[in-house]
Amino acid sequence: MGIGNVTERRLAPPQVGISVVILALAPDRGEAGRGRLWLPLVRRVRQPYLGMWALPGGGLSADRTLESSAYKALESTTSLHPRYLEQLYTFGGPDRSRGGLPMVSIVYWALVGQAETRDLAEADNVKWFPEDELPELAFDHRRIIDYALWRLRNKIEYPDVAVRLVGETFTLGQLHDVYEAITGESIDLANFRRRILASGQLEDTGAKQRIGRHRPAAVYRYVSRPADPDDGERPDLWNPAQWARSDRSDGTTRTAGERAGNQDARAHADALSALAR
Amino acid sequence: MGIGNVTERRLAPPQVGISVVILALAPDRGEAGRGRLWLPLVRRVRQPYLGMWALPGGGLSADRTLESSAYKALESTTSLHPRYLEQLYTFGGPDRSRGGLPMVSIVYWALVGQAETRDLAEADNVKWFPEDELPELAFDHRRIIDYALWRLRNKIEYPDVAVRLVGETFTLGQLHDVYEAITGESIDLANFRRRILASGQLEDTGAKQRIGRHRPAAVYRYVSRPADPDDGERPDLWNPAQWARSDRSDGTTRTAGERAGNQDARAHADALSALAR
DNA sequence: CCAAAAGTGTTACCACTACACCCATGA
DNA sequence: TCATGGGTGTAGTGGTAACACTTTTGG
Repeated sequence: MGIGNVTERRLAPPQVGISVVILALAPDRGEAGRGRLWLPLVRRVRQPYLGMWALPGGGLSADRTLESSAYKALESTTSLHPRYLEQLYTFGGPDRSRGGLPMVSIVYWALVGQAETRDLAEADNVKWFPEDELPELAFDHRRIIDYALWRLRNKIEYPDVAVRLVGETFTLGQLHDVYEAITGESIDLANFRRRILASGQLEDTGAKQRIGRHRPAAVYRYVSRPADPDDGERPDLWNPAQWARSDRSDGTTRTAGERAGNQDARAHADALSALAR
Repeated sequence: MGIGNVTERRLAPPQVGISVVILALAPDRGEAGRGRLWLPLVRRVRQPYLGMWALPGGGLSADRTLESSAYKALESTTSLHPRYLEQLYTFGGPDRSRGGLPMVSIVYWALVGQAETRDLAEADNVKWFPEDELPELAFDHRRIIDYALWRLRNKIEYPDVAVRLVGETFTLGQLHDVYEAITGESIDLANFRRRILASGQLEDTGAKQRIGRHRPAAVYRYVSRPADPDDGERPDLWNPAQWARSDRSDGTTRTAGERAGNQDARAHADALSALAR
């Protein structure tokens, strides 16, 4: 691709790997503690950083997409099958290079539901850690995790993200707990319920679930496609036709928040300005 | 790029490059045509795709950050100095690999103001193209550009992005035109004015500028830091301390838009689901 | 005075917050 | 019956869209 446009270049090829930050909620919901976020780490069996904990990862292969490379790396190191996997950022730079070789990590982040959590066979070299009690980490993986958590907290506004952290089905109370766990704020349950239902992304399964000894709650399921015929396809990174100018066919109006900007956008912009003169 | 034979393919490191999508407004504002977006391309001087147009790009070096590699690649191919540079996405996958080698492109996108536009010495092998009249492009650069444009249109809600496309100083009318050019929608000027001023990101320079033969307009400047002492530092990708949970110290409440999610988040999520089962 | 862009005021609407309230259930 | 979480109603608030309106300039 862009390589070869520049005549002067004759550099040693960089080392490239894929790493994944997997996030999940603590398995239990209940009295004990509000759910914390946990993530699995693997112990390094090679130099450098031998014996230290690191993000699961792997290499690229020519016949896979980056996503499926990430997926496979995850599977082969932890047996987990995330339902949400998104490219987070690509890290590089002088502080990462070893022996004059640029070291590049393409980092994905993944969310797994509580049910899938069991898939992870904890072993000597794979272990869950709570987000706020991480061991010392290899490379700059600590920084990467912090960034992933920050992204999660700034992205939690989108219903689909939170939904991946609970199971396939869930009550609004459970989902509410997830939101509170992630944002760290307390959220009015009544308003939360209305908002989330109004988004049209949830579907009542008809089932009821009794959590404690109280009134049973309705069980919902996430539906990505609300029964809303007139809003166009959402863009798909692999389907360029969908990136065409859309004109908001869903008829919604833009609100202040959309315009004011989320931290996400700012972080990158500011990061640049701090650096590129 | 027929590097590597079949046997070494498995172990051969992937080829990694950096490419940049640079966006700018057409130099003229006036009656003629509403500003369109233009971008510079460079003509390839090597196989493959020899003679075709491609995104400016270059390689990585071990002693630079990815951003500064992008910045430098841009400078050396086009002499442009963008004031906005942000990592867009990293592309890879089987459709990109050549000769069994994974080919990865870390793509940045950049915005340059109309003033800086002159820095680009148009030559045989560097040329501006309007966004909607692109030539046939090398590799999958067309797709990348489409993605960058889509990102731009979905990020234009943030005042800082639009501001990079006009000059250092500008009238509200000019800024308004930029918004309309990018979104393709017509925006009520009166409301636009109020919103943008209310954001606190603009500062009246005191100067007046007469565009046509009409009433002169106030000239504004973008200020990233509103005189607003109690809202914390914005996160900086290179300063992990700032990723800490922030609790919205600026006292604003979240609005529907922030919660409902922008297309940005959806695109990635949907892309994944379309792929990773 | 006219045309055209700059800039202001006014109203109606709608999403959201806060909080009071009712419902269903097991003990 | 009580306690507890599930679930609903409703008044008030604040941001914004729509659009009418005033101001300033050159011709």
